[in-house]
Amino acid sequence: MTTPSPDDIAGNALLTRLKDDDLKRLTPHMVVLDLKAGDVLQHAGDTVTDTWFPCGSALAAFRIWIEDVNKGIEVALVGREGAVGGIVSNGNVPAYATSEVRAGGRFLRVKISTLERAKLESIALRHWFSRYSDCLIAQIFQTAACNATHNMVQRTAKWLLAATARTDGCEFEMTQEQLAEMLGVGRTFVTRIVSRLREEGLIATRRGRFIVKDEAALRARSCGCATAIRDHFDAVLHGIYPAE
Amino acid sequence: MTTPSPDDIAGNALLTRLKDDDLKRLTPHMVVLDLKAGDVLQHAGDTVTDTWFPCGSALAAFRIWIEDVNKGIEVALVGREGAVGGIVSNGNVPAYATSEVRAGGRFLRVKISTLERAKLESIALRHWFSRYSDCLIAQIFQTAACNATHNMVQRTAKWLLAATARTDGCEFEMTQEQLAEMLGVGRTFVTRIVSRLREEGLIATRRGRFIVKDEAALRARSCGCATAIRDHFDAVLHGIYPAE
DNA sequence: TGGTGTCTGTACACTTGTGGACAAACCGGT
DNA sequence: ACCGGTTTGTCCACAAGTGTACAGACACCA
Repeated sequence: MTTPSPDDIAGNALLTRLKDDDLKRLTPHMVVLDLKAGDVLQHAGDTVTDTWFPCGSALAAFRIWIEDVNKGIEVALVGREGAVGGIVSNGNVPAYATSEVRAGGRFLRVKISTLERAKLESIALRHWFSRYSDCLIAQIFQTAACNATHNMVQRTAKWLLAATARTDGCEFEMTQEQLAEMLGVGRTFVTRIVSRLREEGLIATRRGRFIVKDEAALRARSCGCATAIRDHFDAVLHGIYPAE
Repeated sequence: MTTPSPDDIAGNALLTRLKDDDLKRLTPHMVVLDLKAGDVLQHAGDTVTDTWFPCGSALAAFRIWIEDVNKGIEVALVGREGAVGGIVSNGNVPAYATSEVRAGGRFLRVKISTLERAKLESIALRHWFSRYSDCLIAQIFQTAACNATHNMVQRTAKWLLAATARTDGCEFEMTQEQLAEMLGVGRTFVTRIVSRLREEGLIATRRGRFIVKDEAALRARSCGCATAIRDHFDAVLHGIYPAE
């Protein structure tokens, strides 16, 4: 039940946006958690009661479970630019998506009731959170359209870009099997795509690990979706989207 | 600049949720519009200043423009169960999606500033709108995952179900060309799928028109996504989703 | 009634993605 | 250095979706 340090707060760009007096409405009620990849923040169907802020290179993901194929498709990534939990609904409803940790690290957790009280008291706080929720919905909009149009090479490249943008460095843990499930395609097909990207020198791989070697070329190989999302973040929350 | 009649209000299920005193905060500022299919409510990039409530069998859609293929993919349908414009963001940001009229009919328009003032004054109003925005995001979540996993027969069936659910009767205007663009696939492929559904007796078609003949069978042919979305509406906004 | 433009149907050659089977490579533990 | 489980690579037959070209059908208008 430790209170977050100034460094923890600085690790999340949305919190960093807040003025000190708004921050003081939240930080005394925050819990610091160190979570690892695969930990579940909230299960679909559970009532939403908390909000989590990923710090540093911690990374969360929303997944939608598709019954008939027994796969959980990843629909959005949330890193240090944002937060997870009740962002749109303000809580007290069943979570539609499962949110889980994709890259382990530090998370700050606060009760939605605390956040809601703070939003009622502060226009600025309300302002930033509603702007962030607009960016979150933009990301999901774009993903929905992207999934309907772009091929797997483009979408794989896009996923790698989105993931590296939100972590420090250009390397992260992930098996091809996991990546395939995120994207909703067969593992062998992902292997074929990854081999191709590696042959082209855009990425390198180790067992259970990806390394982005040439981010510009990877962006050229991907669809414009990652860039479109980043541009909306810039328009609405100038400078919040992590550099790549 | 006519004020909406009680019948107009009754035509939208979200407004019908509101108590009289909450409704009175909005109706005096509402504009009644009769729009036709293809009319644009807001262009992507324009600042969001208004909210529209579809009435009766009027139907709006969010579309995301994908540059590299020159197609506008449809990401969500909004009928009399909801509203379009600043639902999530509370306005004053550039719209990420274009919203346009898919089935002509009556719309009620109100300034976001009016809606925001009313939300500050009334807990109940805030409650219903944040619950509705949760349902809207659920719909987009599901669409994103659906587009990544389900085949075109299933998605076409799902689209037909979602459209008929929100209109009176089981018939609506739409060319196969338009449907193909909504879904982001080639026209000839849609024709093949439509022919199949027709041979199976699930639908009938006329030039520029679809008629659902056997809704239960169409649901069986579609993926579970339409049903999953409806269930979330029921859980969060009990009874708001239109009957089929 | 015939003409016109839009909408729909069909054929075809091609690319993308699927799913199972199995071999090879990796890496941590002892 | 070897073992064993996980991860990755490759092959293959098949299904799904693409895009062009062109023919036919429909609705409307004159």
